[in-house]
Amino acid sequence: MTKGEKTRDRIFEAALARFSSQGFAETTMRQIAQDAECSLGLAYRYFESKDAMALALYERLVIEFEEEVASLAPGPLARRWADAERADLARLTPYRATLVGLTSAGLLPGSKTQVLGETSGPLRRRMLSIFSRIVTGASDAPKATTHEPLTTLFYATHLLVILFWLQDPTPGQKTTWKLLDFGEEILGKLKLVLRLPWTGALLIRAGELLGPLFTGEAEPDSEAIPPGTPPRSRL
Amino acid sequence: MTKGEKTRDRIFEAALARFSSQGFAETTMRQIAQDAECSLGLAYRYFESKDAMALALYERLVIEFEEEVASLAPGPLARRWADAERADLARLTPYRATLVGLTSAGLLPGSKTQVLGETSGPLRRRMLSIFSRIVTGASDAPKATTHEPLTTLFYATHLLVILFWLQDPTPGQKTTWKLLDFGEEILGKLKLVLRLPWTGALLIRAGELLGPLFTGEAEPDSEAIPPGTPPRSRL
DNA sequence: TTCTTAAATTGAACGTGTTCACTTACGAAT
DNA sequence: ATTCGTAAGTGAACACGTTCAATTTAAGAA
Repeated sequence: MTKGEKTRDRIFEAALARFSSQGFAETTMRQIAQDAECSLGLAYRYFESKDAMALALYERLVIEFEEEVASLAPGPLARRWADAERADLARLTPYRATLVGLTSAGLLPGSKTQVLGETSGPLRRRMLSIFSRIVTGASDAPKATTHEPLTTLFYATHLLVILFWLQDPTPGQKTTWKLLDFGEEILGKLKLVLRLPWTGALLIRAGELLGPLFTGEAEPDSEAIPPGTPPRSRL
Repeated sequence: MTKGEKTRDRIFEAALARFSSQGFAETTMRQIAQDAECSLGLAYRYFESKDAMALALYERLVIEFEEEVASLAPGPLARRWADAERADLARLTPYRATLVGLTSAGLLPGSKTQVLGETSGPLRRRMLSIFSRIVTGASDAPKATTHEPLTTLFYATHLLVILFWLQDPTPGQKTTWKLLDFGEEILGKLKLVLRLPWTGALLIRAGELLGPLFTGEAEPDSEAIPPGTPPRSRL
């Protein structure tokens, strides 16, 4: 561990401590530098921005999520999915205040920390493989052709769960937890519906729509198309 | 129209022009003031913050949405819903760059422009009544007991559509439009499923979960509950 | 007209995230 | 031991959103 790495850690830990004690927005880069006993500029040597610190935290948490899912007990898909989400939320809870700051930055186009941006591509693919394991490891895993779209939809849902959880104003984010229970129930019932032939096709279509956005195969937003001219699509 | 109102309008129009030509984040309050030929401080007399300007735009757009939905042709629910969303997106398109700035601010807790915050409560209730009209005006409107949860779910979906549309990197936000077509198709098919007795109960449960968050009946986030202690709920 | 009072307006100042030209520390090659 | 190059570290400076005490303008009452 070089001297630089040690300094980076010191800065990172100082940042996390401040974030969780007084929130992300309320924490100053100057405070972090002071806590880490270094100059303001040095913090920017190791972290491109304040947002990047929250992103670094998120990366660490993704790795933990990976391990948690790997050690998930086999069982029906609905339970595996809900347990994974519940475990994730439980582990994320201490960092909620910090992660809230990430969201607002993660939705800003052009930001380095943009959720669907290029920078976070590897992180997204990593998350996709995590959810893929949730599907393939289920005792009632559906036929292989639906694995990929299911994975995509699970990841999309996961983004929504996190977003909702961060916004949930109820004490202890109670509503989010109830929503997970509800989702588990629905997903269990959906199993029967999914046996029908045409539902599989729907699943695949949905996956084809969303998948490219996550894997990064989608073309970037072209400025060539003038705004104000929405496509006249009507099935 | 008093002198102040005229000044406010001048500032607002200057802001909108800058927002749509160079984006929200890239526009400076000093630029707006200069364009409106007034001092920096005066802009803050009429708009609490830069975000408030985007919010004022959003309020204006909600009113337009209201009129658009009112003049919506009667027909099946699926089509009414999809047409309403399509009309909204089409109208919002010129302001996409501006509204992107609102999102990131709208998801920041404590912000005046928070989506689920107290300030935007009247706006949310207004949106709910709009979606209520979409449901009640449908030729195949379901029984009255499901109107309220349906309205709630439609509004929740609308928030998602807007969020997705703002993030959609495909040219012309093509994916969002395809997703609306897809949603219309699903919703049409769902009509048959909704005839089943237990689905109505599910709908109502979902509405009970989400409704309070929109209408503002939910208790605010209590600091009394220490973080890190998620409820052990497991149906 | 003059006085009074509220509305309208100003711009300097603050704290923020971020940048950058600069300095210092240190290990390896000469 | 000296040199040299890279890594590590500094802090003043910038532009930004925002605040506020102060000043000017305008309109109605006397």
